[in-house]
Amino acid sequence: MLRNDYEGQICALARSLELIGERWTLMVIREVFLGRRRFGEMQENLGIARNVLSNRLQRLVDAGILEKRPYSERPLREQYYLTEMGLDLWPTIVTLTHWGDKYIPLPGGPPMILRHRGECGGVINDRRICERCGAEVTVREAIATEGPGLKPALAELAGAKA
Amino acid sequence: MLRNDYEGQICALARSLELIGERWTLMVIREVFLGRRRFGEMQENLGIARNVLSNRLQRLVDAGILEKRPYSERPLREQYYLTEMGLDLWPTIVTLTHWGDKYIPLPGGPPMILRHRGECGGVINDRRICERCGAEVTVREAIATEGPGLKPALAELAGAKA
DNA sequence: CATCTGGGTTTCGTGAAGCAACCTTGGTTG
DNA sequence: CAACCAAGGTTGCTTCACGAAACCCAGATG
Repeated sequence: MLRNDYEGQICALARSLELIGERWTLMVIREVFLGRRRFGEMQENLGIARNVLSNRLQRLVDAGILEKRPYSERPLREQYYLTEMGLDLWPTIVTLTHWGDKYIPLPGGPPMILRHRGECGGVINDRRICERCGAEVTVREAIATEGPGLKPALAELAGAKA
Repeated sequence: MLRNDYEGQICALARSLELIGERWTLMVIREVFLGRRRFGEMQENLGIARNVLSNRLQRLVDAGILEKRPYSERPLREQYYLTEMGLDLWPTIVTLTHWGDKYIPLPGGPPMILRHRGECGGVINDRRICERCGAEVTVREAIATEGPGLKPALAELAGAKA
């Protein structure tokens, strides 16, 4: 059998990757962080195969990372929410995103910048500390804002399609 | 073609995952962090198929995350080292490891604990800050030490084999 | 000269990813 | 009340990557 586990490894990294290390899984979690909670929405945004998305969502719900709640009975319509366990993946996503922006940069700069929500609005660094006020920022205190690299990247994407 | 890329995504997370998101890749990088630099060593430790390990190492070298240097000419023997780009993945590994220890704990506690190297010896938290002296710790100032969960986990592993 | 060691590559079977088509439940429209 | 639409999947098929084992090659070792 082809496995998604790392048998014989004791390290916590291996145990983490057994849950979120599969292709697409972290991207799906990012979608939920960005507020895209519906199946079709995620599918369209990611360009993921529907059966694979279905599989990933199911695994994430089983693992306790996502939770499925209806936003409408009759017709039954479901949405996926992050549990505490899922919200706690935010640091991982922040760190990886910073790494990507540093070493695989877009020509125009980062497409997204995390900021301290509300009054402060300071930039959040890869230790999740606000560069302006020094606060240790949590998920709920952060907000994703558009960075300088987004528009150029979108333009190029549109150009490549034509 | 089956891809390891996430076409059409602009986010840095996607770009990061294109480099280190494949199965085994992060585990290989962890091996190098732990000082296991030789092909056979990693292969044995991870229980990864040799062709897959070969593929991952090659990709990581191509991406600029690892560097291959001989530690002996005649006979030619190679070792893999982390570049700056590779060393900068340390925050990601730290964060994911903390997450795993929190949400998928071993009965005896974490098998490994990161500490501030040298005099201080304080525990490093998931913001890479030393809990004793408050320093912002970098890779080179950190050291992996045995945690309380290692021995029980090893014992159980040996028991499961018998 | 046979064997061993390190560091791979080759071959081959199985299973996951990708894609398209289909299904189900319940609106909505003419 | 028939036809159609939308959301949220599932099914079937093809292709490709993973896993295991065998093989290869250069140089050391007995």
